[in-house]
Amino acid sequence: MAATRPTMKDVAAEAGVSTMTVSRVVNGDSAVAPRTAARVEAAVRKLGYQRDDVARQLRRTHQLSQIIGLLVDDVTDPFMAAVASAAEDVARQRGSIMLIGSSRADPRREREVIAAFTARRVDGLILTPAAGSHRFLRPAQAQGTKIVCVDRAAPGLDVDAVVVDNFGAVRAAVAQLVTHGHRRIGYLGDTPKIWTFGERRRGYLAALRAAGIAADPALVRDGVRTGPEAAAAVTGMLALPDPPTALLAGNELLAFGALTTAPGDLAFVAFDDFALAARLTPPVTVIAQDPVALATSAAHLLFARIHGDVSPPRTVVMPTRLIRRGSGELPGPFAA
Amino acid sequence: MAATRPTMKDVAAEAGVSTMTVSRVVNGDSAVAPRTAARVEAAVRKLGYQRDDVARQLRRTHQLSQIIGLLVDDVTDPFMAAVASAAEDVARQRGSIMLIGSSRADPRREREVIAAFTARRVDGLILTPAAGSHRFLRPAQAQGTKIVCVDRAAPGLDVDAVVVDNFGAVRAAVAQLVTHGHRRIGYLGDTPKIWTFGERRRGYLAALRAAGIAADPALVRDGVRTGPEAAAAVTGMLALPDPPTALLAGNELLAFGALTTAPGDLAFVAFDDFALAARLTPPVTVIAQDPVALATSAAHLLFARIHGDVSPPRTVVMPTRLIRRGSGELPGPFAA
DNA sequence: AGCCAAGCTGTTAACGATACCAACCAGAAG
DNA sequence: CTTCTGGTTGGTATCGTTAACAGCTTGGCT
Repeated sequence: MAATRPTMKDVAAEAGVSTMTVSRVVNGDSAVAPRTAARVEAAVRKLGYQRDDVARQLRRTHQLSQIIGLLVDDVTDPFMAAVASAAEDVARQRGSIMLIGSSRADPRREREVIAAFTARRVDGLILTPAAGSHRFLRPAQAQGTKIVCVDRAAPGLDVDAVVVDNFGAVRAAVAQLVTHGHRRIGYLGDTPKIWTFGERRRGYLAALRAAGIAADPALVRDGVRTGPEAAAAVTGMLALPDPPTALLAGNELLAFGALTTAPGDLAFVAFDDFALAARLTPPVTVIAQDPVALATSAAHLLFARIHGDVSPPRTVVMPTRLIRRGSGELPGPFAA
Repeated sequence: MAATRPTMKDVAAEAGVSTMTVSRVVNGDSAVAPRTAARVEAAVRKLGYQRDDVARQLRRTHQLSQIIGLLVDDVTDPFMAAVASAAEDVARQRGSIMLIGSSRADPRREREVIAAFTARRVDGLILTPAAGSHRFLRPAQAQGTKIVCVDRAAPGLDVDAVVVDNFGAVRAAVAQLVTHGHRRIGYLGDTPKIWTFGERRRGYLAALRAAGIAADPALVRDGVRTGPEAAAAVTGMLALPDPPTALLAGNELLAFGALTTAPGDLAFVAFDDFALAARLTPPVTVIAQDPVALATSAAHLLFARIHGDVSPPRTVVMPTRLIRRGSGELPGPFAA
C-alpha cells in the first residue's frame, strides 16, 4: 500500500546508468546518446518515475522554486475569484504553480499564511492586503521574495500595486446621484482600514462636500461585512426620520445584501459589476472594474520582478467604468 | 539586494550552538535548556531566520508535506469558489497549505497540473474531475497520494467522492414542471461526458419518460459552456415552431446566460442556487446544493485518508433542495 | 566517594536531486 | 603512433534540514 516512490537511483539502476545521466534525460538539458536516453526513458516509464521537485529545489537553492502564492480575503467574493483565476493562468503560462490562501480579513491569519508560503520559498506573492501594516513583509522582501499588491495598496510597504482609482470613481458616482436630485445619500462599506474602502469612503465624502452637503453619520456605515449586515443597515437607514433617497454599496457582497431589502425607488449604485445587474428592476447601475485585467497585470508585474526587473516600484491604475443601467439615474427629490 | 536567506547554520554560529540545537528550538520538539533556547531565539530574531520547509520536507521524506492540491474547472464559478474556500479552511485547520489549479475542463491541462502537484509531493488531491478517464492517477495513488473527488465522481478511478444525487434532483424538478402542465421542456447543459451533466441529463430524460413525453432533440442542448452560448440556445429554442414552455438550466453560469433572454413567462428551474435568485421577476426556482458542506466533507475525508484511514473508498451523497420561488411553478398549457 | 540517571548538546549521515569537474571513448589530425 | 578534440558519461560534494545515536554534565542516591 504505502509503496515508496522511485528515485533517480532506482531508475539509474534499472537502466544501468548513473543518476547524472538520468537527471540529464529527465530534464532534457544536455547531450545524452539517443540509445542511452531511450533506455532511461523506458526505465522511467517502467517504474513510473516522476522527478521530485522538492529535492530539486533544495539543490538548486538559488534558482527559482516556480511557486507563487496568492493571498486574498476570500475566494467566494467573485472579484477575488476572478483575480485568482487570472493569476493562475499567468502562473501557468510561466511554468509556475500557485498556492492560495485566504486571510478572511484577519491580519493574523494573513501573516500566518504568508509565513507558510515563504517557508516554501515561493518566488513571489500576489496580495490583496488586509487591514493593518504590512511591514512584517520586509524581511521576506529583503530575502528576495517579490511582492505585488492587487486591488489594494499596502501602506507601509514599498511594492508594486495594481489598483483602480476608487476615490475618483466613487466621487463621480456620488456626484451623479447629486446631479439627479439626491441630497440624502447613504454609504455602505467595510472598515476604512482596508485600503479600498478607505478610498471609496473618501470619494463619497468628497463628492458630498463638493456639493455642499453635510455628511450625516447616520447615513455612513463602515465595518459592514456580510450581506445580512448590509440588509440590516439599509433597513435602519430607511427607518430614519429623514431617510436616504439614494445609496452606494461599497462592493458586490454588500450590494447583494442591500438589494434584498432596498425598495425599487431607492436610487442605487454598487461598486463592482455583477452577472444579473441588468436583469433586476430597476437594472442596477454599477462602477465596474475588470478584475481579470487587474490580476493579469499584477501577475505579469510579479513575474517581471521575479525575472530580475529591479526598477522602482510602481502603482498601476486601471480604469473603472460607470455603467448606467437605471437604478443610479432614478430622480431624487431635488431633481430639476 | 539578492540577500541570501539565513540558514540554521547561520543561526547556530550566531548563537554559538550546533544546528541540531537550533533545529530543536525552532521546532520546539525536545528539551533545550531555557537559557540556550533564549540565545537561539534571539539569534533567530536578529537574523530573521525562517525554517526552510523545502529542506525539511526532503529530509523527512516519509513524513507528510502538509500540502494538498485542489483542482477545479474554474474558480470563477461560484460553486467552485465556495468549494475552494471551504477546502482551504479545512486544510488550514489541519496545518496544511493548498495549491490550486484550474483544468478549464481540459483533460490535458488537468493532467499537467496534477503532475506538477504530485511532483511537489502533495499529501492529497481534491478534484472535480474533468471529462475523460482518470486512470492516469493510479500511479500517483499507488505511491501514496490520497485522492478525493468532490461534486463529480471519477469513472475509472477507485476513490472517495462527495456528490449530490444529480439524477434524482433533476428528475424531481422536471417531474414538477410536468405536474404544473408543461410538456415541452428544454434542457441546457455542458457535455454529458462531465459526470454531473451526464447525471442531470439522465434525470431530465427519465422524468420525461416517466411522464410519457417523447424527448425532442431540439430541446436538449449539450456542450453549452458559456453564458452567451446558453442565451443563444434559448433564443434558438424559442424560435422553434413548437417552442418550450419550460426550461431547466444545468448550472449557474448557464442559468445566467439563459436569463438574459428568457421571457418572464417561461417556466424556469436552475441547478445551483445563486445570490439574487429571489430578487428576479419571477423569483427563480432552483435546485440548491451546499458547496461548503460538500467541500468540507471531502476535505475531512481526504485528511482522514492522509492520516491512515484505509477503509474501502466510499461515495458520500449529500442532499439537494428544490427551492420553489415561482419561476418553476408557472403553469404550463396543460395545467389542470 | 562512587555510580547511575536524567537532561542537555553535539556528531554524523542521510533525504533526492544537480553543479562541477574528471574521465573515458572514438575518430581525426599531425 | 601519438595527440587532440568533442561528445558522453560518471564521481563527488552539496543544498538545509533532521533521525539516530553518542557524549557530556550535573545532581541524586546509596
